[in-house]
Amino acid sequence: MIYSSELIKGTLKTIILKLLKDNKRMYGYEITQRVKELTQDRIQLTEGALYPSLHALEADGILTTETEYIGKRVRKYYSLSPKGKTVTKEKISEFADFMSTMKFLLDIKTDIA
Amino acid sequence: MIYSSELIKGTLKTIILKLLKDNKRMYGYEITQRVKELTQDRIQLTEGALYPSLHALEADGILTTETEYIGKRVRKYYSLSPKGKTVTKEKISEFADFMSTMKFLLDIKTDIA
DNA sequence: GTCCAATACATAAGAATCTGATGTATATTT
DNA sequence: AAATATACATCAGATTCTTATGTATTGGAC
Repeated sequence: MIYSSELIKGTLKTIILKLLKDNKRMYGYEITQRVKELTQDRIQLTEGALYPSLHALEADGILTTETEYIGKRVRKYYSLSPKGKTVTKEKISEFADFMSTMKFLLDIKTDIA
Repeated sequence: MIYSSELIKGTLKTIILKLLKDNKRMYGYEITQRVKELTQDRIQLTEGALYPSLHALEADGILTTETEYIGKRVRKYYSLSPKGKTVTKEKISEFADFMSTMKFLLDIKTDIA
């Protein structure tokens, strides 16, 4: 199963931040591959969504970057800033809370008929 | 806690369908109130998001409508069509699967450093 | 008996964010 | 030599949400 795209909307930044929390630094392409691998192809981040998100997080002071060259090919590593570490904790905790609310909402039976 | 709007994106239709699955028929305003109540104000659907979604689901043949008058005030009741019942099961099961993937993704530790 | 809040629908401009395509370039595998 | 993988980036168009606006009825407060 590959999830319909609308489901993934709104979770991209949380996913990025969580990966960076566990891995200190990662580059964009690596993030797409890691997510694909960890979810057994269920979540496939597109570059058109990923790169603008990374740029936005950097512009917000949540991520910092270091550019390196592997041979002649450029690689841009992203890391959490101190602010980013705080934001990450908040985001993950908010998401966990949201999931439990949704779980309740989608399991509930209120039919009295 | 009121969830940041981006989290709710993509879940609106699933929520609507689940409520209609359990309640046979509901009208728009009732849906907003029920969700607010069930989530203790954590999820507050806005009318600007809800009505267009209901219209889209109707246009897709997923919902059927009946208009009734309560006094002089109109009420539009929505119900699942046969197709809608199938779609609802799929959506809920997809969402459940997605939640378990996200749970895994956000709990995982892959830091080897 | 008047006014405010709640009920109940709807639309629309603008914002945000994603898809899918396109572009550039290097490195590796076949 | 060619195809695939790595690695970045941008952009038009689509989708979907927010916020505001609009119309109208009903119920409760004072």
